[in-house]
Amino acid sequence: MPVKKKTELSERSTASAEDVSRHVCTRIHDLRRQRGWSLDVLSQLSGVSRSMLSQIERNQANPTLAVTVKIASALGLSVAELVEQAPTVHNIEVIRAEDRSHIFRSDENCSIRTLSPLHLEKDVEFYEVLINPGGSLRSAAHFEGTREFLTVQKGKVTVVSDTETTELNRGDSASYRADVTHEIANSSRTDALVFLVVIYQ
Amino acid sequence: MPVKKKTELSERSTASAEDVSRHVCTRIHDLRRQRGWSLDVLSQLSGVSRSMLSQIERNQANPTLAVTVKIASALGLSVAELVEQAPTVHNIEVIRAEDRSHIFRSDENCSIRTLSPLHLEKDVEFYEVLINPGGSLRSAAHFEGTREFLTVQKGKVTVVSDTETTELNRGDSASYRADVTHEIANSSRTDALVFLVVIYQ
DNA sequence: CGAGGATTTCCACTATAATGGAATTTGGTC
DNA sequence: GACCAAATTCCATTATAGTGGAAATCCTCG
Repeated sequence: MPVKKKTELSERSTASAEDVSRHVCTRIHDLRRQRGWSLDVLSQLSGVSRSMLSQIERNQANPTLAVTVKIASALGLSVAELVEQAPTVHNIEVIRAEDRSHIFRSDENCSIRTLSPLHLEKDVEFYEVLINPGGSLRSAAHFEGTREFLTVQKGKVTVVSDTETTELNRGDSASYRADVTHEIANSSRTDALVFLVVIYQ
Repeated sequence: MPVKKKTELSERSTASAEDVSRHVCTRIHDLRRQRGWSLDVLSQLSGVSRSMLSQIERNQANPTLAVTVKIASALGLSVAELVEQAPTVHNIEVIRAEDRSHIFRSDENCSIRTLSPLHLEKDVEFYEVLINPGGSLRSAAHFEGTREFLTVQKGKVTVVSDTETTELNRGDSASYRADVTHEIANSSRTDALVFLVVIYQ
């Protein structure tokens, strides 16, 4: 097997490898912030120290594979999903149906995926919400002036905003104040699939 | 956000994280051996030292993410593909069409994928071979007694075994001695797709 | 079986990942 | 602006990832 000169190769691949590594570490920061977690929360969920996480996120340290696995796991992702690069900015940004790295929150009866690029400090977010039969998504009041828009793609849901309630069937849409306690409940026997837009301010 | 007790969590996720990490490292060993590379070759291709590679493959060290990227890159894989676990043994083992982690060898005119589980020390291997127009797969003599069986799924190929030559069209199959120099050449204008079984001894 | 080359492992050393706790910064409230 | 609590960063220390070269092991061939 012909092998190229060591210096060339190691220099080239070193630079590239570090770029990938750096990108992953920055991504950890974004994913943590997106979930609204402090370093301390991620530390406790992952078993990696606050300080190490801080250094990793600022690209002052290069996590071992084991630590990378711990962090990915705490974020609810496989390493593959964490490392899969959504790299340079494109005209068109695609999120594949099977891409789980955009899962925002997930529990036994409700799973939320961001469909808008997850750059923070934006005043609008687009989500896909999947709710099991009987499940619901309860939210405390968001910032003053926040509104939510939703459309029901599958199943039947009950929306509550403060003291008002309405029933939505497949194809129905609604918008409501989200700066009060509000809830989206699946009132059907099947899974409910809802697309949700949140607008802040 | 409710957070479980630190000790429980870190213990559980530590064990699991190390399992994943260990599995990846063992996999590096398998993939290297499968390509017939020595530690030195992989070292030069990746820019990671022989010693480190040796330790990693024997699970005596835990590579950093940057080093993992270097190794994956040298093996022609993305980190995602390297880490994607083909874990515990199942009754049915599946290799998806798009799974590039089973690529055995690839150059500008020929790409070889293993279709049999890549446990070494077996006496039979199953490959998918894709040859560009005008390309060919030349092989030196294998072990005494080795034979190859192939079937042409697409295109037209010329098979040479030592001094004999034959022309195969789509749907044709052939078997021939592989313990002499032999060659599979694409003699058509389109890509040729060949399935190949190699039997040692 | 012994010699010689290739491959792998061992060893001493250096660089840095990882930790815990203290110091600093940040953000919100009076 | 001063104060407080939460979050993040800094710092000293320990554990270990990573390196180069020497020793050991493995093959192959006469």
